[in-house]
Amino acid sequence: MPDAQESAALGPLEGLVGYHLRRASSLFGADFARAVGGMGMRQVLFGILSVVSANPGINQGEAGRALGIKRANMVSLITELVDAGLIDRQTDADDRRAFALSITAKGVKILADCLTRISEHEARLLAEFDATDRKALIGLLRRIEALEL
Amino acid sequence: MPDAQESAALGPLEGLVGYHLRRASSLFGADFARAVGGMGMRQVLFGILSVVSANPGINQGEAGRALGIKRANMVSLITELVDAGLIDRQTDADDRRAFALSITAKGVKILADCLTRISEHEARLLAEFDATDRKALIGLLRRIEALEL
DNA sequence: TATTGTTATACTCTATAACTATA
DNA sequence: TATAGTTATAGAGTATAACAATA
Repeated sequence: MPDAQESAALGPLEGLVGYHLRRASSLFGADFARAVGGMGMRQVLFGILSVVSANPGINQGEAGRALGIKRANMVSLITELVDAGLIDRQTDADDRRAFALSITAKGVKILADCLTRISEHEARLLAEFDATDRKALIGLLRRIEALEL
Repeated sequence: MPDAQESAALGPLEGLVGYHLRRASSLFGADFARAVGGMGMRQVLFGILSVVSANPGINQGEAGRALGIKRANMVSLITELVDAGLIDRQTDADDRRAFALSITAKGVKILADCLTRISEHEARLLAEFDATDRKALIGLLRRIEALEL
């Protein structure tokens, strides 16, 4: 049997929540990539697609704010999604500075497809986490997200 | 009174653990930067310093493996720490391919200083999380880290 | 033949500052 | 004067492939 190699001690790092969040997030990120492998989808893009889907007509700034993405960085991300035919970008009639974003039919399909894959992967990763564990996890993370620096 | 602006709905994203981990991790990352502001310390470097501190004589590969950092990326990171005088890099007498890393006196001081600041910041962030919450949080994250893709 | 460290390289995410056009 | 979007740019983290030295 291949012995389960002991990893080196982490030192003071072991007690820091920030470190564990980083590692756990990174693991889920790798799993995301595996789940949607070869589809050209990334976490950020999926996030934007999801927000646009839930808020038809939203503009770049609002979408970015909901996701913690800076305006300047939204530009090329939105362009990627538009070029891929997943979202539609039209000048907002009520405010000609802004764009009204909406998800396309293709976007809906891709979003659903990715969501299925990612959900399956998360289900597999969290197979040994019962309903209580999952609720606790999401609950704790939401409380962290709501914090102000 | 400044009204608490409602953020846009997240859509399907809301139910994904990976998304919440990403946001929570990012928030702690920003807090880390604030905690050690101006010291030139970063999460990755702090991690390496911590592991080297806990494992005197460890080599780059082992340290990287404990932290999920690729060998190729360890090179410049270790060089940064050596150049900053925080760790010492000497050819390992038992294996002349490898370097034996150890923390310097200055490294010990910086590590302790940073740890104090970061701990204070984490304590402030988690002020409304009681002992049970914290144990649950760290416990859940450790279980995630232990998962295999 | 496997492993340690190295170099080169590329991609992604994020951050800031300065600009335009509209409000 | 403030806001939406844009451009340019830079820093940081991470990924792969190919290589030399040593085991």
